[in-house]
Amino acid sequence: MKTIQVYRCLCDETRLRILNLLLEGPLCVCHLAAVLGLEQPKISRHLKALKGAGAVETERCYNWTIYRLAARPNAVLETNLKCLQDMRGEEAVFAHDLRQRARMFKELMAESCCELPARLRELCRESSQTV
Amino acid sequence: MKTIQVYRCLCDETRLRILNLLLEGPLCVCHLAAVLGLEQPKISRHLKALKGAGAVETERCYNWTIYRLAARPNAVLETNLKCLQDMRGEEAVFAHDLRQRARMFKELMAESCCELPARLRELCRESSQTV
DNA sequence: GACGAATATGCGGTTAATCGAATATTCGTC
DNA sequence: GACGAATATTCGATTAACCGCATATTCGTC
Repeated sequence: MKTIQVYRCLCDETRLRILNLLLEGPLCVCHLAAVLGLEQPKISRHLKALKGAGAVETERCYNWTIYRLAARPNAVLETNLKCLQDMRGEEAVFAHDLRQRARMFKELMAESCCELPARLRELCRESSQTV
Repeated sequence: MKTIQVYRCLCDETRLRILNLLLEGPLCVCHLAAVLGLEQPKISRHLKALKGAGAVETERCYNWTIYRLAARPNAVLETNLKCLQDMRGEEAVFAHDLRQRARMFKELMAESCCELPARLRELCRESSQTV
């Protein structure tokens, strides 16, 4: 049952925190790890689980892998992403992560050393239309 | 995080099947077990998990324990119960269980040997108003 | 093709979930 | 208070999830 796989994804705090961040826009692994304050291998493994359940999609950008929410999530997933968005206020972790993200994103955008910021900016523009 | 506990509940097929049945109305343990074709201790254990997550409530009726959906489920749970209802058509198990339930319920109602049928009928009438 | 940054995977250990089978509890009846 | 029906719990075993740590892979640069 595909649905169960989705629920299995959602019953881990780290994965919920990742989804919470991706609701704001795409991010690559290293920035997810930095924002969440967790080890990179841990993030990678959770991202793999999320991808396996069809929750996220990836795109290579040089040696970064950019993760974003799936463009066509199944019904259950879509519903729960909306739930997550509504729930942000009630959970301090989510709010905290979003603040961290905002700060880190600002820094990243200020750097013009590589092409990642440009691509992320593009993706953000796209996703803010669909979400 | 309370939400995670809810998701943990939802990522087991047996529990989803139980919730699917309870969406139609309250049932006691032995009938749940019979309809699902599973052992009674297994059902009891899953019901305990559901109760722990605030998904179901109980009521004693002689030596039966009647289980029903929680009157005030939290937001995430409520949303996913609606999802479950929408999803019934797509999952053969759910449809099959509902047919089994209908048949068994009809038989049970025909019996006038005990007070269980009467109470169940009452509860069904109530719940069909709220749901 | 060697190097470094970013990402992914393998491995061993620990904890949590689930199960079947047996047993305990609860409650009404006699 | 003994009995039986319905339900709940305990036990040991198996499986799955998660983690930290180390290592492998990928890809662009020099």
